[in-house]
This record gives sequence, C-alpha cells and structure tokens, in this order.
Amino acid sequence: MAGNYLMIPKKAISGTNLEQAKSHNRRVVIEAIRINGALSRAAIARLTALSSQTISNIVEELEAAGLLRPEATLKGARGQPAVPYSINPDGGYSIGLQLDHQLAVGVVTDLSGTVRARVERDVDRPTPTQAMPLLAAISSDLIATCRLDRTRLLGAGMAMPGPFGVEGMTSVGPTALPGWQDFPVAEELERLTGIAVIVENDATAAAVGERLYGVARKLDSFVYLFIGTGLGAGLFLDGHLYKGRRHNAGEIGHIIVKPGGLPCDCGKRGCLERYVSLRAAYDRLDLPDPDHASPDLLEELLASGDSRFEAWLAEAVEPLRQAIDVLEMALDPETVVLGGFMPLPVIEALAGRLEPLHLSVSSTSARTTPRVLVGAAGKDTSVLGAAALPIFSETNPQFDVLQKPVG
Amino acid sequence: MAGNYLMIPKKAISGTNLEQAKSHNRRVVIEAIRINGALSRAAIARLTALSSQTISNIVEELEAAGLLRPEATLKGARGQPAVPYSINPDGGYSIGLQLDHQLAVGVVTDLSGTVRARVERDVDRPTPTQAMPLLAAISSDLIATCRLDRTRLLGAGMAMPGPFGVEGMTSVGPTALPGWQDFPVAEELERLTGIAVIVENDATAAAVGERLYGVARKLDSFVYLFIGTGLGAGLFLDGHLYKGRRHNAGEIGHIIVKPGGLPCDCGKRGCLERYVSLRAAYDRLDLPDPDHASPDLLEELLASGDSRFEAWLAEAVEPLRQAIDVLEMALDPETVVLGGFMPLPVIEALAGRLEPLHLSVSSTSARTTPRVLVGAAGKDTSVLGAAALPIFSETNPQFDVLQKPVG
DNA sequence: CTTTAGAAAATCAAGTTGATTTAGTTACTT
DNA sequence: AAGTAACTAAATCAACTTGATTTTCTAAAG
Repeated sequence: MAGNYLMIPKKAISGTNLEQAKSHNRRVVIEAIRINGALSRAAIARLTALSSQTISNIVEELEAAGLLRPEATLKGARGQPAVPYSINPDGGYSIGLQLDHQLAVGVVTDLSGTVRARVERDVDRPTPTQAMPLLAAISSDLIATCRLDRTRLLGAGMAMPGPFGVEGMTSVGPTALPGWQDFPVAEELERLTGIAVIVENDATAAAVGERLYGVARKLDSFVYLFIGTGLGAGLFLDGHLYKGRRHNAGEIGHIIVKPGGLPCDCGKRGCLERYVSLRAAYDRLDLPDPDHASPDLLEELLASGDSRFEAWLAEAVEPLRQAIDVLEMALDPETVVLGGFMPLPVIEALAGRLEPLHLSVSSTSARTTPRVLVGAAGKDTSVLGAAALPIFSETNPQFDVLQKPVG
Repeated sequence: MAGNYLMIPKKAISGTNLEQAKSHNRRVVIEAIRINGALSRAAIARLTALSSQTISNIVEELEAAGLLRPEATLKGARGQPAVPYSINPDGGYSIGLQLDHQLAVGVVTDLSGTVRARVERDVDRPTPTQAMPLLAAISSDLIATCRLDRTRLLGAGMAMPGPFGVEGMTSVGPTALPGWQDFPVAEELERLTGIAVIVENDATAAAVGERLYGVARKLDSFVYLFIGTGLGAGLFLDGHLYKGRRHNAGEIGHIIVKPGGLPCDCGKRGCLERYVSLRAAYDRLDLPDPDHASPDLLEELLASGDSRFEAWLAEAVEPLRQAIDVLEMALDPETVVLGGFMPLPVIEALAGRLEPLHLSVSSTSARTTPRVLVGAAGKDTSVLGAAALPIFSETNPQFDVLQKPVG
C-alpha cells in the first residue's frame, strides 16, 4: 500500500526548544509592528497573546539591538501613557539585486524598505560568467556609496527570471536567460561578495516586497502575478512563502490558455506568456529588434493610443483573465496582485479591462479586498523584493524557526 | 502606498511558550514514527534533533497515554538493544463521514487508519435538512457497532464536494449539491452528535488520507487530484494542508481547458470537469438517467471495451494532462496523486494514457518520485481521508500548534 | 568456553533558559 | 483624590540540555 520510492529514512521534522521559541517570539513582535505600525508593549502583548512581561523583555532586547525605537509617548488616554515602538529603519540594511535580459539593478534598502542607493547597468542576455562579476561589482559599489556598516548588513537578495533547472525550459526561448540552468548562483555570489545571498525568481521576490512594504502587508495568502519578459507568479500562502519542491512554484508562463494557439519555444502551443508578457507585446508589435526593446516603449504607445498596441491589449486581456481564474481556483487567495516590468500605466490599463472577471471561488460578496490589486512598487518591484528577501528571512515568523538545526 | 482596505488592526501571529513547544515536540515524535515506522528513542532523538532525555520523557508520556507501544527489543547489534516504539492503533479512533450525490458513507478507523466499521446509505442529492439527521444516525450506529470508547474518540471528519460558499457555483449544475451554500455543516453536526467535526472538501480529505497512510506518506508537497462527480484538488504544501482563504483552494473543476468548448452550468465554456469527471463520462455515454448512474458502470464498460467509453477516455486524457500541467506549474509539487470516486481500473487506464505528459517544471531527470501516482485508498478514499482529518489535526506538527490560543 | 573490551541505549540528577505569575510602581485622566 | 492603564521587578515554573552513569548487548581475545 505504501509508496516504496523512498526507502532512505526520511528526515523527520525536527523538534523545538526554548531558544527556538524565543527566536520565534522576537520575530512575532517585529511582524506585529510591521503590520500594524507603531505599537506599545501592552498592545503587542494583547496581539500576540504573550504576557506583558515577556514582551517587555523582548522589546528591551530589540531596542538594545537597534531594531526597534520608541516613538513619542501617547498621552490623552486614561492610565499611564503608552510608549509606542516602531521599527528602526537603521536597524539593518539589505542589498537587492536584479538581473534580467537587458538590465542589472542593485539597491540598498534599510529595514523600512526605503532605498538608500541604487545602481543600474545595461546587459545583453548575460551568461553567468558575464553577470557574476558585474553583480559583485554592483554590490561593492553600493556598499561604498552608502558607507554601509557591514555589521548591519543582513544579506543580499537576488531576483532573476525562472524557472530554475528545468531541462528544455530554463534556457530555451526568448523569455529565458540562456546558460543559467543548474548554475549555482547563490553560492557563487556568496563566494565573490562574502555576503549571504538568497536567490528567488522575480515574481517570488516581488511578492515578498509587496508583503513587507506594499499592498499585501496585511494579507496571509495572496498571489503576485509578475508580468516581465515572461510571466510568473509568486505565492504567499498561509503566512509563508511557498516556493515548491524545486523552487519553481508559480511558473505559470507556460500553462496552456489557448490549446493549439501560438507556438511556444517550450514545444507547447498557446502558452500564457505568448499572450501576456513584454515579449508577447513586442512580438505583436512586429518590432524590428524585439530582443532589445524597452518597456518604456509600451508606455509611450499606450499614451499615444497606438492601434497595434491597443490590439495587443485587447488580445492579452482574456488570457490574463484566465491566468487569474486559474490562480484563484487553484489557490483561493485573498487577492491577486498585478505587477512586474510592464510599465505601471500598462498594468493599470490591463487591470482596468479585466472586468468582468471569470466566475471563480473568489467570486463572493463577502470580500474585504478586491480580487485584483495593482502592486505598489512599480517597475523596481523585483529589486525591491530582492532586497526584502533577507529582511523577510531574518524577521518573519516561520515554521522553520521553531525547528532545531539538525546535525 | 499601503493598502487601506483593512483598517481594523490585523490580529498578529501569536507567540509561543514552553507548553506549545512541548505539544509541538509530541507531535514531532508521532510524525517521525508514522513516517518511518517503529523507532527507538535514540533514533527519534537523532531524527528530531532533540536530546535523548527529552525523547525519553515524551515517549514515556505517549506510552502512558496509550498512543505509543513498545515493539520487540531489537537485538543483534552492538550496545544495549533498542526498544522500538510504534503507534498504538488502539490509541484513538476517528469517525469519517462522506456525503455525495448518491451515497453517504461512514467509517470508524483506529490510529493506524484501519477501518473498524463501515456503514453505507443511499441518498439522492440530499439537502442539508435531509442529510444532517442521516449523518448523525450513521455516526451513532458506528459508535454502537464498535462499542467505541468515547473517551478515545478524537473527533469526526466529514468530506463533501466543494466549492463552499461561492455564489453561482456551489449550488449550480449537476456536479454540485444543491442547498448547501452557507450551511454551517460542522456546527450542525457537532450539535447533533456532540463530537468535534472537521469538514473539508473530498479532495482535501483524500489528500490527508494519502499523506497519513498512503502513497504520500513521506511527501512534503503534493497534490491530490480527485476525480469524483466533479473534479477538485487537495493541496498539501510544505508539510501543511493548504485550504485557501475560503476553504476553496484546489477547486480547479472550473478552470477553462478548452476556451469556447462545452458549456458549463457555471456560465463558462470548456471547464475541466466537463471533460474529466464521472459526470462528464456519464454525459458522454448519453445515459438515460445520468443523475443516478453509478461509477461501477464505468468499470464494466472499461472491462468490456465499450467503444463510447473508450472515446470518452481518449477525449479526457488531454484535459487531464492539462490539469496536471497547471498544477505542476502553479505548485511545483513532488508528485500528483490521482484518485477519487472514479473506479481504480478507470483511474489506472487514464494514468496509463497520460504519457507523454506536458513539459513542465516537473520535467526533470532528478526525480525521486514519479510525476503521477495513483492513490492507494481506492474509492473509499474520501471517507478514509475524512477519518484521517481529526487524527491529522491532533497529531501532525503544525505551525498553529506553536501559537498560543489568543483571547 | 570464558572473559573482557567496546558500543549503543537508556536513565539520573543537576543546570539552564525563558515564559508566567504576582505584587507592586508610575504617570497619566477625570 | 480616585481610577486606570502601562510598565517593572522578583519569584516561580515548565521543559529542554548536559554530562555522568548504568544497562545490556556484541565481538574479540585469551
């Protein structure tokens, strides 16, 4: 009856102890403040169901560590006035890196997500050997221009197009970056920079950004639909980032929305990203050199009311609706957030034409959020998200934190 | 920048303490044994990264509580012989209930998932007022026939077709049960039986069953594709059951696989479950009374090589392939498990015709499990899964366990 | 065949950690 | 002056850890 595929004794989920519990509680405190804004100790205690004494101790520690800072005492209510605490932006910094077909971007953000420095370099479908030194140079530039306190650097996050490590998909076609299949990006960047690096696809990074600082701040389950050169989704489910078995969850660019439709380099026909993506738009416009077109062009064409661009818009809406439908049905999220490299006005134009959305499990009158939201971060969404990755991993309450490191 | 949709202070994730940690560790021990079979204390300690002393204490408690029992001492190796502990089947019981268009089934299982009693009643698209007393009667029958020790009853699980509470979908069409929209099933059953009830859709219940006792025992992330009257998926992701914001995650019966295809009662055209479901098969066979057809008929037609049934099979394969593709792309699971009310030979016939599957993120040579597996539980899969629900919720390590009950 | 060394499992007892409890104290409003 | 809410300090408690010890076996040596 049982599956005999894995006879190796599976490593069990590991136990926890007081130390892990404390780490969890610290994260819970930070998360409570991040979601709700400045909070007094008493308020945190109420929200987290921890005793006020425990919260006092944790807040004291976090303040000493520079992660929290007291705000002006709140007078006007009965009783002893409360001292609200907020997250100290200077409590930590993070480097965000983004690599795409034509652009490498790097930013430094503080704990509040504010950009402290930004660097941009042109690239042309870079291979790992070209990109690695460039990204390392970008991060040392960033550190230098900010005169960054390395001890306060939480790490670096990097966003790049997925999928990762799929034979016949990762390196194939105009929406993929060639030569990256199975390249150990994080390890190599860590070696070059000496900084801990977290690599995610651009959609996942963007999702984390929106969750920490954007429209998804209070959401437990949402999907970020990232329209870039290709198209992918970042999944934030039940308070956790869901990445999938091989880090490829959300790679829905190649789901079939029109059986027998436009041929795709992956070998299938009618893939979603043949209709909804920068590349799809470029192709539809019959640009002379679609490999080197810029998203800005689309913004201009939209503003000028270009008829061919309008035709693309019209044709893209139904596949996009289907993508949203599929995501809603499969994941029943609180909302779907739209964003990516596609210029904001174009995203908004698409969003504006979506109604009526398909009937789905999201079609209920008892909603507190709209079914579709436009992301807050604009076209830097994936670098900002990348920078958010280390902050997220250091401060978000997660199941893993409760697990003892085994070995 | 931030979303202003929820100005009510969001309840933060809550903290933890020693008590929660202990509860978590107890679950971790049980889970380790469930996944790996009988384990000595020392082995559990290694697996869970807890100290052997801690494990000794926990095992002692669990044995005293009747949840674990010692097996024969393992001699033959050096050192003091190990005493393996396994889960005591009689440590607890659970009631599983299942309701569908034509059948209500109830089972009692023990902690090992073994069926101790089974009851079946015919129904005909029952409304809540018809079904509730029937289900209550079934559970008291079960308790009586087993002479069940009520103190060892962990609870009851119930599986029924989804989606739940979606206007224009829950109660519409031949694959839905009418009159159940917004009916508080769990509350009502609890009131009638005095037993704690967990309600899930049949696919989710089946997923839990396969995870506890079936082919998915060692898997962290998988999808159960449930082919019943309609079609839905149960999602087990990163060691957690993912249910979605409104308990409707995985309701992919109404994703569009053939734009402009067969009309569906939900108002769309080309929905998946118009091609892959019991109902789809019945419809394709032009049965005189498809509302009262039985899955057994399909098994007979398959065995006899009926040409119309073969035609349905042939037509169902591509939509099924697409469904698997969508699930793989969206969730990058370790595997997709096939099952449901569709008779096992038919499931196997479908599975046998699936190759070649679409290229997806699951297409990689570095796999330890096949992309598609057939579920182990057969057509009782959803009742057995339902019975597994309370056991799962009482014994599986979950994030929530670490959270203090607030209030 | 007996003895002895070695190994692994299990236990014992003391020690540590961090949340909770209890009993205040402080600093406001009314 | 009374009341209230926020915060603090010390003592308590629960559960994991540590390290030494005991138990019970196998394997090798005599």
